Amino acid sequence: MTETTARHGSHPSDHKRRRDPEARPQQILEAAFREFAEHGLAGARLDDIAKRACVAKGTIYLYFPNKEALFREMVRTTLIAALETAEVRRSETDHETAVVQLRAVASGWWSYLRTERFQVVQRLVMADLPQFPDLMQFYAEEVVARGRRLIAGIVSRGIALGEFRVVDPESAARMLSALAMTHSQWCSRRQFFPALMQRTDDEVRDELIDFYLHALRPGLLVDASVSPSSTS
Amino acid sequence: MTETTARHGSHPSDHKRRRDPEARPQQILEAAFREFAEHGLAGARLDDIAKRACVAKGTIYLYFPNKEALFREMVRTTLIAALETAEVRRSETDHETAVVQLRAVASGWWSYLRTERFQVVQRLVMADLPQFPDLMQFYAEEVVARGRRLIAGIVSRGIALGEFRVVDPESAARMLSALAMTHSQWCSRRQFFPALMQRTDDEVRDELIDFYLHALRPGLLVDASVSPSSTS
DNA sequence: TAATGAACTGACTGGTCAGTCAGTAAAAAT
DNA sequence: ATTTTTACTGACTGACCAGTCAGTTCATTA
Repeated sequence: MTETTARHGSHPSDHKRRRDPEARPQQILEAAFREFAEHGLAGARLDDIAKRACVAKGTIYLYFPNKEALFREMVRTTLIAALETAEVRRSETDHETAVVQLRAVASGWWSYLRTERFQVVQRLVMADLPQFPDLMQFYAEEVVARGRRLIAGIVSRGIALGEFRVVDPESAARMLSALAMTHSQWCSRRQFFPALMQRTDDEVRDELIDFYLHALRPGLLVDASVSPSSTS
Repeated sequence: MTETTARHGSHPSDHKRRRDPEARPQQILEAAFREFAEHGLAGARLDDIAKRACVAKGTIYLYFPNKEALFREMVRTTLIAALETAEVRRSETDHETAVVQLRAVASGWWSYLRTERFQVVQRLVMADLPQFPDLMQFYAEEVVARGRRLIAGIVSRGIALGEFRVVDPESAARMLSALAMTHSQWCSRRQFFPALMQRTDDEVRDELIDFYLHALRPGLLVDASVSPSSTS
């Protein structure tokens, strides 16, 4: 017994232990985010997550029952954190034209889509989330549907104001989502898309919003004197 | 020795062995496709692939040096096979208006995007292809860029004919890709998108093409007598 | 009819890694 | 000063699975 005891004699460095137990889950979650982001659910090793969090592997199991639970919790908190980043200036711009408001909100949304956090989630959603239908549900409702409602509201207003042609607002919102989400992904893999190499994120955003606004222009412009498109 | 020999006495069933050695690689590749589709690169087990191909695990290694090579080859042949499905009636419709032609080609492209094969590749591209930059390259060039060139060509023609407003054709093609690819993905996960539940694939396709054509309408319609929009 | 070799088999090996647990360290309670 | 509690550690175990290889089967050749 004394023999076994001796083994655990010295700890390597100046680990200030028990610095703040409350901080541990966050710390582990953050490390997990990095590892899962790089290697996906199956590829990430708990040893690496522990190392990254400056914690022993056993410690992870004090806070999370298993790898899967850790993954779930990591996705959940990442989604929530990401949603907070996405806070949009809708109410601030409610006095503006729908076009201006849509530009403002779409820009905010675009910034969110361009964050690393969102891009990582996006990849995990595609790769590993089919195994977790409830998380998929959460994602679909809280991220996708939420953004869509926001846009749909503005489109409705634009239609009422005569700024946009009459379309199904839900459907129109879906179109913007599709344009923005896909372009954001492509921007993250610029190397493979020559055309995007010579455009900044902001240029891509403007290109995409302009295109979108064109699709929503009212059909018949009897007065041809001034075009309503406002690109400089 | 005789003892060890005895172990391998009987094979389970009426396996007609050596039915046609040339067919083996295809057979294995097909099984691999199924397993990789369901579980991704890391999650798929060689034992299961073997079982599915009605072949012993060792046999796989007669044709492919390792799991990774099998995966690579599977993706390669799937991409090629999928591309063949995508053969489009462009030349057949070269005498038509650009709008008609775009509708025809986009429909063909849409059918391709809706195949299971493409959807599977799509998932693998997101999940596992970052590990294989050369396959990613192949995908970007042969699938993405190819489709894009096709559309860009038609858009150019439409601009020349005055059917479309003046836009960057490459960029316009990218917009259609974005709309179509994303909507196809969402159609594959209909459960999570209430609005899509009550639409068929074809309806989604039409919605999307109509929206797209609106974005390409020439800017100023001085003659307001007849609207060019064709939604019923 | 026997010998040869191509096609195939599946038990086995070795490495990897999620999850465990006996033990340590420091703070709090007694 | 001693006990108890809380927070943490990291060596170890057992399952799993990619990859191997000794051995089997069958068609073809000699």
